[in-house]
Amino acid sequence: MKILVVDDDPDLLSLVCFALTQSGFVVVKATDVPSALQVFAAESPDLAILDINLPGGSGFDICTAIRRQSRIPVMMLTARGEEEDLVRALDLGADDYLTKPFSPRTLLARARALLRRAGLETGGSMTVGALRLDLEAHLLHVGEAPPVKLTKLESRLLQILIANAGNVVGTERLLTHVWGHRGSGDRQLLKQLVHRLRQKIEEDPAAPQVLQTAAGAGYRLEEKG
Amino acid sequence: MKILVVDDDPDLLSLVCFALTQSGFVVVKATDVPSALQVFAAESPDLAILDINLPGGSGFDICTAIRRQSRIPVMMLTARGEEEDLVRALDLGADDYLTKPFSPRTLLARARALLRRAGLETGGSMTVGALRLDLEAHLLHVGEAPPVKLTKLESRLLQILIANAGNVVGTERLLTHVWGHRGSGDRQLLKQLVHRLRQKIEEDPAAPQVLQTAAGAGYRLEEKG
DNA sequence: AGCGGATGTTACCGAAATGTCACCGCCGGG
DNA sequence: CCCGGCGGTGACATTTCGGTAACATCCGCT
Repeated sequence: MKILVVDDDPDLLSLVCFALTQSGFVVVKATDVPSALQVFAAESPDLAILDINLPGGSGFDICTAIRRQSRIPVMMLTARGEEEDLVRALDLGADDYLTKPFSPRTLLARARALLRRAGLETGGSMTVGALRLDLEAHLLHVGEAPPVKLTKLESRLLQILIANAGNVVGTERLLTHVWGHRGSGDRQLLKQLVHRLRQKIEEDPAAPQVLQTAAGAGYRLEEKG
Repeated sequence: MKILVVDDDPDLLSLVCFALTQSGFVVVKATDVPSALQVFAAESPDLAILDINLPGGSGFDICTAIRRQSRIPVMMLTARGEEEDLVRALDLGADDYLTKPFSPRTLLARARALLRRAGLETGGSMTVGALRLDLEAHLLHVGEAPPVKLTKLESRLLQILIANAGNVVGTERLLTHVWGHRGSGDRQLLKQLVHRLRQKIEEDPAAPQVLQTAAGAGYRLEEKG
């Protein structure tokens, strides 16, 4: 599930992206109107979250452009008290709006509701490169090949790795995400899980191409197509 | 198709009821929490539309009560800016929300979408491959053979499986769909129900061809004819 | 009340998932 | 050069999970 987030405030943008990524969404971002349109065309997101005040135009322009070619749900971010803005947003075809400031929890809930309403809710499936992880079925599709069956823990591990594809995810974060606050500090658990997962998804488990080790830090999922 | 509407504002209530009635729905109403629960029990509506602010309690209480015994779609009405409210509503198992003020047209569209999603707007039967499930009569037709009688729970289970034929449906989703928010987490119920259903519909219940297990995840209905 | 089917509970088995332990090899710092 | 930490690996123990059966309850109906 891919979400386009457009905002020119770097703090807000990274907060929003972090929250969405943590929840297993793939996020693509932009900070101005032209690049937003370009990213939209290139990435075909399933949902767009647009700030209204942007350099070089407004979120309305993006919304209009999106609506010309797509019916994906659009959520607008408005400053408090800008009633006319939100009326205009809804007129332009936006599906929901959020008044700043808002909590990440609220954002998540609304985003999910929008996707559900649009019938796009997958129960969760995430993609990176040629990998597609189905969180509900615990299946990993690799290109056209028959899907690989994963266990619960394996798919949780892949979930956070895919959500952070291309970046190293620290050992502690992995432990917490997969096992919760138990097992915190137990590297052995992670060692074994990584080992078992590699047996399933790596061509040559002894020379990992996908699930790579970041010595002394954690692991990283290679994000090439 | 029967819809329960709960709101203490008589103007809004009559507006909503008028719109729904015009569209061919049967509407039952209530203006406070106790009578809402009573009406719910007496009328078994297919959809509930609940205001949050009510005399004698809140829409949350109704939602919780409904979810304890049913999984019908619930739509909550929130005042603008009550972000926390709607997060809580969705947490409690509400399926959608609408921010006041809203247009009757929007309400209709959302209500229809919810009913469609719940598979309730089919006046009759669902089909996949050689299977045809009659939701009214709780009968399952397999090809030309004489129909199999199903119990209420069995047909609910088949309903969601058929609606997602070919895809794995997660254990939690099955539990929620069949038993409502109760029974959540009780895998044994599902085990037994699947077992009993297989006895009825599988050629060789020990080697299921139709209702297949997705280990560690859920079950899947084979969708070929 | 009494009946019969539907549903919920408990228990057991074998298989798969997960956790634990022991040992290997690598590498950098005394 | 040896030591100790770290990651990888395999073997084995423990736990969880799904299938099954037997039995207990519940529920609607006469």
